[in-house]
Amino acid sequence: MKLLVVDDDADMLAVVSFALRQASFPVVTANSYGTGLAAFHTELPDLAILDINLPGGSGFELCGVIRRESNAPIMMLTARGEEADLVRALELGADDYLTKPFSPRTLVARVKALLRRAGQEGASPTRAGDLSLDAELLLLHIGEREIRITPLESRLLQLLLANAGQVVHTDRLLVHVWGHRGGGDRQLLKQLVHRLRQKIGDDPEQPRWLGTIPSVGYMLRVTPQS
Amino acid sequence: MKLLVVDDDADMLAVVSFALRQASFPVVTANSYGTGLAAFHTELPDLAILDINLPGGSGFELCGVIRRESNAPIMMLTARGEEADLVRALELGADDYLTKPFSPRTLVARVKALLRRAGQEGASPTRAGDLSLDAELLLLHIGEREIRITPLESRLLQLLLANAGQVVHTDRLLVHVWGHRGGGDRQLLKQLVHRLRQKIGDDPEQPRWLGTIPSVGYMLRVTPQS
DNA sequence: GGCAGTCATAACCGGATTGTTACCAGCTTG
DNA sequence: CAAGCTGGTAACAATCCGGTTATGACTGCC
Repeated sequence: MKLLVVDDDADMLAVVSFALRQASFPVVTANSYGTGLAAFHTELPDLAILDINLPGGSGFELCGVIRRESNAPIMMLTARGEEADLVRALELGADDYLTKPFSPRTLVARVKALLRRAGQEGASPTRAGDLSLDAELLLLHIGEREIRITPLESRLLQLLLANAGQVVHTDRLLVHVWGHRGGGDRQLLKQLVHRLRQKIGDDPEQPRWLGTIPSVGYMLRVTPQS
Repeated sequence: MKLLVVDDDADMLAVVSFALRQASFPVVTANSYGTGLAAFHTELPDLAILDINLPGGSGFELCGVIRRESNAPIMMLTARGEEADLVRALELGADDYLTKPFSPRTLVARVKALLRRAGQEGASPTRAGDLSLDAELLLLHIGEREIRITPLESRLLQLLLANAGQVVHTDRLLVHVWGHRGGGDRQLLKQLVHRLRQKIGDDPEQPRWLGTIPSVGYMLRVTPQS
C-alpha cells in the first residue's frame, strides 16, 4: 500500500503528505510531470494524487499516461471554478477530484473510499514487465501464455508485482501471504516459490522472473535477464 | 444497466433522472427510505444515487444497508456545508458525492466514472449471448429452447447475467440469492448450480455457459466456447 | 391422503491445494 | 574440516473444494 502525490507547490505537497502519513499511508512525492511519471514507474503506488498544473506537462497528460499503464485510482487536485476541466479529467480516466482548499479529513476519507473500491474489485490486473496478474480470476499472463494460479500464489505475486524490481524481504512475504508473523514458516515460502517457478517454467539458477536474494528474500525481475 | 435515484424532493428527482436519461441510462426512482430500499431489492440497479434527507430514515442508513448487500457504487447528494456528514457517508461505504447545486454534466460524468470503475458498463441485466432471462415468468431462453426455472435459479441467473463475462464471487452470489452474509452455506450454492446445469444441459468439465473458477466463484460465459 | 415441485442437509468421491517432513548441495564461519 | 546456515527438491499427508447422489421437509395442488 503506497500513495504517490505530485504537486509543484511545496506547501501543498507538505500538507497533503502530512495528512496522509497521519492516516498511516506510506507516501511518495514528486514535484513535476517528469519526476511524477518516473516515481510512478519505480514506486508502483496504489493510488496517485495529481495536481493539474505541473511543470513539464499538465496533470491531465500525466493522468492519461498513468491510466493507460495502470488501473490505480487517480485523484486530481484543482483550483475552484474549472468544472469543464474536471469533466475532461474524469473522461481521461481520473476517478475523483478535490477542489482547493479542502480539509485534510476530507482528503483522507476520499482516498480511503477510492482504495476500498479499487481493492474490492481486484478486477484490475496489476502488471510489471511481461507479467500481468488478475488476482480475482487467479490468472497470470506471461506474454502470450495464460496460466492458472492458486490463491496463495496470487497473494505472493501480488506483493512481488507491487514491488517489482525491488527485493521483498522474506518476513514481509510471509506476513502478506499467510498473515502470521515470525519465522519458522520459511519452508512454506520455499514450497510456494518452488511450485510457482515450476508452473511458469523458471529456472532458479538463471531466473527469468523470480530471483532469489540469499538470506534476504525474493525479487521479481522486470528487465529481461541479460 | 440501470440506475436508482432516491430523493424526496420531486424537482430534484426530475432534474437528475432527466439528465441521466438524456445520457441514455435507464432510471428507477423512489422518494423515501422504504421505497428506496425496496426498489433496490427488486430492481437490482448497477448504481444508486441517494439524497441524505429522506422520509423514513436517513440516506446514511440506506447507504449502509445497501453497501452491506451489494457492491454497486453509491453516490450521495447533499446540500452545502455538511462536510462532516460526507466523511461519515464515505466511511459507510459511499463511493462519491455531489453538493447541490451541481451541473447535470458533472453528474453524468461522475456517474460514468463510477460505473467504469465498477467495470459494469455495457452489461445488460437480462440477456447475454444466447441466454435471455424472464425473471417474472421464471423462463430462461437459450436460443430456441425455453426452460422453466425456479425462483432461486432465477435470482442466481440474474446476478450472473448482470455480470456476464465476469467472475462473480461466491459470497456475492450467496448474499444475492439467499441474503445471508458470510460463508458456511456454499453447499446451497453447489446444489443450485448443479440443478441449473442439469436443467440447461451444461457439462461442468467443458461448460458452455456456467463456468467454475475454483476458489473464487462462477462466471457466465458469453463467447461460445471454442 | 397422494403427488409433484422446490429446497435444505448430509454424505461421498476425486482432484486440487496446501502443510509437513526429509534430504541434498552450497556457502559461511569458527 | 565440522557445524550451522541457506535454498532447492522431492515425497507424502492433511485439508479444501467442487461435483454428485441421496434423503427428508415443506409447499401447493389434485
